[in-house]
Amino acid sequence: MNAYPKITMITSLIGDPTRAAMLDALMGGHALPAGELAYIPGVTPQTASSHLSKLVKGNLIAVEQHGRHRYYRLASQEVAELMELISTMSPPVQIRSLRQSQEMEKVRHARTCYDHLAGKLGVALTQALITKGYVAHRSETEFDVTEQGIEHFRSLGLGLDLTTMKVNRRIFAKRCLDWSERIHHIGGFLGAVIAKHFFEMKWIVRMEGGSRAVRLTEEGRTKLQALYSIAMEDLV
Amino acid sequence: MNAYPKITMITSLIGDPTRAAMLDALMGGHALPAGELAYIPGVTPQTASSHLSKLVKGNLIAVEQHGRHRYYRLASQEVAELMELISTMSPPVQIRSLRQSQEMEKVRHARTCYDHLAGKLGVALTQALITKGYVAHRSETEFDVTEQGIEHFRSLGLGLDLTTMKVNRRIFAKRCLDWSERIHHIGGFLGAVIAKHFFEMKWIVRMEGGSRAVRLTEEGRTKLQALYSIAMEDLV
DNA sequence: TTCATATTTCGATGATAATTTAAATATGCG
DNA sequence: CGCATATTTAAATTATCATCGAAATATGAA
Repeated sequence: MNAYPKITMITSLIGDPTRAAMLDALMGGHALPAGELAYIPGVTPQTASSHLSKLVKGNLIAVEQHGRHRYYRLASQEVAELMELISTMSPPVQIRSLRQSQEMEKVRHARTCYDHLAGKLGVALTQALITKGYVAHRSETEFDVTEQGIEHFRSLGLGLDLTTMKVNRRIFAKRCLDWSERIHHIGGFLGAVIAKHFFEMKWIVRMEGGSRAVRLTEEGRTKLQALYSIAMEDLV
Repeated sequence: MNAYPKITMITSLIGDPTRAAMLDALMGGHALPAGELAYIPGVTPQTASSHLSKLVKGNLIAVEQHGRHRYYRLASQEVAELMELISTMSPPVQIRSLRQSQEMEKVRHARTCYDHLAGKLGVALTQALITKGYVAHRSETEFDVTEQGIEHFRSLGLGLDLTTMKVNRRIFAKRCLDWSERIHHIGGFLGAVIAKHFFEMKWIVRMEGGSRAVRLTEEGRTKLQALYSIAMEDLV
């Protein structure tokens, strides 16, 4: 039914460094106000506003107004997946300053990928869940949750609808390729629920500065060791 | 190990209309000389040369010199997949001329997608293979080839290594989402082998003008009807 | 060697789009 | 209401980059 797609619509939008930085910030999963989205790439609010309206028009992000603030978020999971895919194909940027290097280190160590955990933490957690027999590789692009896994997640109190899970014996647990580690980690619905739980339990907290980086708390460290035998050495 | 990826490298390259048209032409799977890649988007050889060198530097395409010609092709399967994915997310372009409309119609009717068949022909063929019981849905992203299917492809003389296929009972038959039909069709290794066979048998031929469109021959029509009960009405 | 073709390099031009300054709108607070 | 904050709109400036003409290089053919 459709005519030829105009792919430059999307790519030229992501192709601008300022807009790319904005989208990247929104990959953290949080909706951010226009002001913050101006500060992050280091442009004036006017410039940011211009970019944001273009991104909205191009259906890459969506707005929600709360009082005098306008909160922007990624328009869909699809957009996040596209960004992550492009990241895995993109060349690494060369590090110029110590400050930049430290920021990169944080992001690679642990971050959110739209709505689930990524970086070394995300990968280590995925590996641990496999080792413990809670999840297993299903296919090129999906994970399976095992019987033990269902029991385990129930005991954690994740609030998953276990009956639905049982019906088709399968959870939407997408394998998400990590650009920094080049290893798959758990994304999809399960990934989102796990990340949400980690935040609620205060095992991880977001780092200041509006980046995607997250920090493991003391409590989180203890729990990860106890539940999944993940030591801090695994995350270095 | 990697630092933060510079995603604007790729997206800004694809973001230019001229370069996008070049990449799209190369999605046909054929390597094309610089001259042709200037003619298709309608720019001078000088302009084309400038774009081509950028695309090479960005690892999106690769060159091969034959005499005084330089043949350009997509750098990898990955690039083709990225292009196709972006296409499914992109808005349709509005048709302005009859000429343009006819070209779009051809492309939607039958085309190559890097190395396999797409468009209505690709989708109809896939449906037929499923109906006949030769292939089956395996997962969200893959097809399975059945026992009958293995037998069928052998009888066609596709030159597939059947022993390897039997070992894991599974062929790398990727489900490729079609931007024009929004339905999956067979890609991956199997898709490439099928398309190659169709070309060799002269059931399909490439259309002139360097686009991705292909045309079904009289012979092809007869064969498709006989083998898969595909009538021309299915392709309208 | 000489000529024609394919392609690239260089330098200049021009168009597009990001950015900025200035001003407007809209919301919340006292 | 009056003022501060958050954000957008409009107009002007500037920077980037695609494009093209001119010239160079490289290969093949005569």
